[in-house]
Amino acid sequence: MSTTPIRPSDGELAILRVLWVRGPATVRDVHTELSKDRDMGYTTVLKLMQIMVEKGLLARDERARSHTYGPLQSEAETQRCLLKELLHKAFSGSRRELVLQALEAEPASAEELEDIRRMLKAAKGRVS
Amino acid sequence: MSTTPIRPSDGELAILRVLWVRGPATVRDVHTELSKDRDMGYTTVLKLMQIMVEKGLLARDERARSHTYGPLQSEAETQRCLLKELLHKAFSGSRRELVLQALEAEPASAEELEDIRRMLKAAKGRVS
DNA sequence: GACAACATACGAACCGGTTCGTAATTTGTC
DNA sequence: GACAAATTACGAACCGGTTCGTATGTTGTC
Repeated sequence: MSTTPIRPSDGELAILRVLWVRGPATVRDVHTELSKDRDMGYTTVLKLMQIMVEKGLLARDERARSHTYGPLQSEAETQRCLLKELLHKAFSGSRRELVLQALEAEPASAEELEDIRRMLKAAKGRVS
Repeated sequence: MSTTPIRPSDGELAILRVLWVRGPATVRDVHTELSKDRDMGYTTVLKLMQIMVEKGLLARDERARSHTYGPLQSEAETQRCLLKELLHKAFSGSRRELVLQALEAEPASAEELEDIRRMLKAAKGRVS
């Protein structure tokens, strides 16, 4: 991707999460999905998604009567963007501290730690 | 700590970071420190710190004419709080994914990975 | 074509966070 | 005591994000 990723707000992130799973979807689809958790009006979701198009977070296909919207940023890309922000705002850029606190935020199971360890090993092989 | 940690806003976090390093300090101290980066008025910092007292983020010592303020939450505690929030909002609770993207957000050096690996090993010994 | 159902568009209100101006108060100095 | 400097207190404006009501347009059915 050529442009730097856009940091979505909380509401926007909730919508993106639906679209990352479902792929392009209509406002109704997204609203139905989000209604399972929160309790929000249909036009609220609509408005939010319209704004997201303006911001360049979503692409809109207007060919059908019910427009379909698709994400313009990948999940991983967005996650890295948010993580990077938190890394600098709250951890003075220390990834070590961030990972440490991530593990201690909630008690980690042995499997989880093993899983992460394996992943770390793989990352090591990839170092420049 | 008995109460659940309070999630600070961005501005509040900037102030907390100063206090975590310096320990209890006056508004002037904090303002001077923050002015190195951002450009903000003295009363802006004052107001923010007053609100933080109301919220329970800071304790105020009014004995001296210049009140001194101290943090009521530890840095680690606050970091975990923010991390936990991001973990659920953007990673569906998967710490594995979070750590993975943390490593890929910016290229990691071999030392950094080794450092984290060591830390992970220590965490493993601590598992319940 | 009339009607119901559903879609988009958009303005308005609201909210938490941020910023700052100004007033009131205290302190130190001459 | 009078003045200048520093401090606290506080209201007001503003901003991005969120929520929703309402208007308007489209579609399908009888």
